[in-house]
Amino acid sequence: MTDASASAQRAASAPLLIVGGDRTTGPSDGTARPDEDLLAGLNQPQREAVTYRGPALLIVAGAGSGKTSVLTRRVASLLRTKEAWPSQILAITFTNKAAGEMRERVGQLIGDRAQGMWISTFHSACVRILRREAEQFGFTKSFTIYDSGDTRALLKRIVKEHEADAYGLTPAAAMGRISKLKNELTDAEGFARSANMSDPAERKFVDVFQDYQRALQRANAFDFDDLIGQTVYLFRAFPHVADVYRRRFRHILVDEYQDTNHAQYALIHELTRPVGSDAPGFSSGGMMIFEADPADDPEKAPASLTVVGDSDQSIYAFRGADIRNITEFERDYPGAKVVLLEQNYRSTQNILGAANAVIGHNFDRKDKKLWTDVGAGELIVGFTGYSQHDEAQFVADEIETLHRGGLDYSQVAVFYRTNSQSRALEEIFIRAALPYKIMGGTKFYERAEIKDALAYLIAVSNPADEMALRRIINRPRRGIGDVTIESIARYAANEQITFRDALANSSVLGVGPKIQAAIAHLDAVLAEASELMLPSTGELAPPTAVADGLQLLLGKTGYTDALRASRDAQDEARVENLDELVAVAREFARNNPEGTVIDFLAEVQLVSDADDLEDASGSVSLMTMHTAKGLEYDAVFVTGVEEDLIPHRISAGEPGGPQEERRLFYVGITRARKRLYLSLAMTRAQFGEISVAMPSRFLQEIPAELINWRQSPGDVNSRGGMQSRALNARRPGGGGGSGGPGGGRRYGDDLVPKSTSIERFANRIPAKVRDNGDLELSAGDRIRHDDFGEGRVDAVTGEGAKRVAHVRFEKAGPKKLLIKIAPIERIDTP
DNA sequence: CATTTGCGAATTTTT
DNA sequence: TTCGCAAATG
Repeated sequence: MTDASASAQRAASAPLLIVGGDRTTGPSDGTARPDEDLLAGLNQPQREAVTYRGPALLIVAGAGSGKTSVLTRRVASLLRTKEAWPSQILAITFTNKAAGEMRERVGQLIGDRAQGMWISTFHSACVRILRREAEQFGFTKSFTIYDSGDTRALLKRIVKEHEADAYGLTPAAAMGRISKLKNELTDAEGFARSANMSDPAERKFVDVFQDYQRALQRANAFDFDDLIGQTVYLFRAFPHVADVYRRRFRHILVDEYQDTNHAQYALIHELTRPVGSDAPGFSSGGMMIFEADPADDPEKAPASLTVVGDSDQSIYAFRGADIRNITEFERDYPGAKVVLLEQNYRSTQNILGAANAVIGHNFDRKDKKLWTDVGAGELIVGFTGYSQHDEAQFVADEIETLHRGGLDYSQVAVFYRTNSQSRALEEIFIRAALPYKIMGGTKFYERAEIKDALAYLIAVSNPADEMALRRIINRPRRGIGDVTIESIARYAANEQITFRDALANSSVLGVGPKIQAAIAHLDAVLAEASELMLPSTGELAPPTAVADGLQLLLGKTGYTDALRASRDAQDEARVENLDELVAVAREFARNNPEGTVIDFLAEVQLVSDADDLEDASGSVSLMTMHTAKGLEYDAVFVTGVEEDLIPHRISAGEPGGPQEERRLFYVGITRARKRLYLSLAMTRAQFGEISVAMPSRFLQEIPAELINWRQSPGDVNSRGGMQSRALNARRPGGGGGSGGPGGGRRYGDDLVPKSTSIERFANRIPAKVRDNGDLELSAGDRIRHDDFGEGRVDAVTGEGAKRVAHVRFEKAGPKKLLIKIAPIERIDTP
């Protein structure tokens, strides 16, 4: 094996492919490459992306261009040819799901040898590194990770202490600014130096930032951003530590490179320096010092770097992703090879045509056109609902039709811009008995009871973490309120001991006997759990320790009992969730016999979504367009294609906002393999208010001939145009479209040629909206609605343009209608 | 200290 | 509509 090892070392820096013998597959007649089978079915650029060897490679991978396949085969090829050991490979993905998928696919290609690679997210990789090196800079191995909820809670307290609210500094605002700064690798001290200290608000912010950072340090905790930022700091401050990893990782691959922020970029940059090089800014001279000639010494050559990305799919600028990381890759890595993957293997030409047209409206982008050879396929279907429920009904009906046509529910997805839009869809789906699953909604690990349970585990594993203790000290209710908590905190501060140790000395706090007993009991349970999970005797905790300890904590503290005793229906579900968590812990023990509480917590805190693990088999998937990235479905519904939603209203103010929204829409439509539906509603209820919605500008950017409007915005807006789907499901259109070419004509059946409906809407947003502004309705009036038939007005609420009639229809039941634009007329008044 | 009530505010995307 | 917070009450 030593010769193979040497060959791997050599190959890592060699520009040419070294063809080695392979005992497992293929003939060894000297002509066949050992990785030939890995290239099967790949096009030329894809092959190049798999086989190119050199210091830096950028794969520009358009949507659906087989990116994952190329990436996994590249890794497999490195291993198969023995150019690298698994342990020399670091592959970074954006999500845990992507990491798992990649691991599995590499495993399929080359089998067990895939073990030992680091395939993980930025965050998990950094946790692994930090865990090993924590002692280098004032943390311990048992540090905990603060997610955004924890961060918010901590900042809330600090902001309050500083009364920074008075300066307009809310916890949310502080959180956003701190995160941004950390993503730019600016720490509290660095910011303080450059801040304008004559501004009192700025001074407050500096105080909050510094306090926050001190609190993290005291709690032996890292927030999400610190995981990356502190690793970079570690590498820069301790070059010998960095060298360990530079030596180890000879091949670094980064997926979704367009979504990396500056800190992540810097991390990769640190890892791809030549071994033994000092970091600029930390070496005394401040100069970059390279080895005389790294090529002389392959051991010290920088790792080879492969990044994959598509700037058109950059949708995370709002949280610091810097698109320049990919656009300027060639400048950052001179001599980098660039491979373009433009052939799309996913969608039909019609879908791609729409996608290309939309994204083409973004200026300052490298022109790139996806193409396919699978043919035009079906037209995109457009639909405009009268309300969001109407829209949802259309989606449900259409999914049923697809399903009857033989399409599995799991091959259908419904996308929306904001999570709140899922509600209307859910309501209709439940009524239609459509199996569905919401992806990435309220996350399992963000539920209160789960966070409580984890806080108990943290209280045991990281006694320095005061936040966790504060969280659980009165859950379940023990009669320990703010007053008591603060007196414990004060005592701990005075005595220079931790909050946890203060609990053990509750007798000196001078609180009532009942409360003191409660504190003592909690302390005892924590100590017992601690002994179980982290034995002080030095022997190893049994694999079942985590699950057992969790059960012990939840049982003996009375947590579960309190939930059971509650008559709140939700609390039953909470108990089930906790059982689920215990099951997760048992599963963890099976997979990691040596795993400790700390390992368990790290795993759990970095998995954002329990849904990641389950597949949505047999169900329609509902998710935001952000969540949709990287997925694909035979049929895709993009809903709520309205101004102020996509592009979202808030984006209008942000620089580059509208363009990012366009990319988001692009991501949404490029998920579709065969059928794409774009739908919108004319009215949308938001927090109890009904408002008028306008079609999104993005609709106009799609060539009209690509869309078959079942019901265009014109149909709904024009008087008498809105035909009921319930009465005539297949009618392609009704009345005239706002004076357009087809205006005024009526068609009664399916014989309407497609061109007519295009002509009628022609992707022009109708200038005129139906207006019943002058229609006065009062309780008792009888009205007729184009869709719902006849009914009686129960009440009228609201004012002006937002007057709403509450109508009880004979057939359709009670409805709320926006009088100004509803297709209604009065037929009788009492 | 806990619970209830009422009020006001705020609603994007997430590793 | 729903959530969080403050004040009032038990």
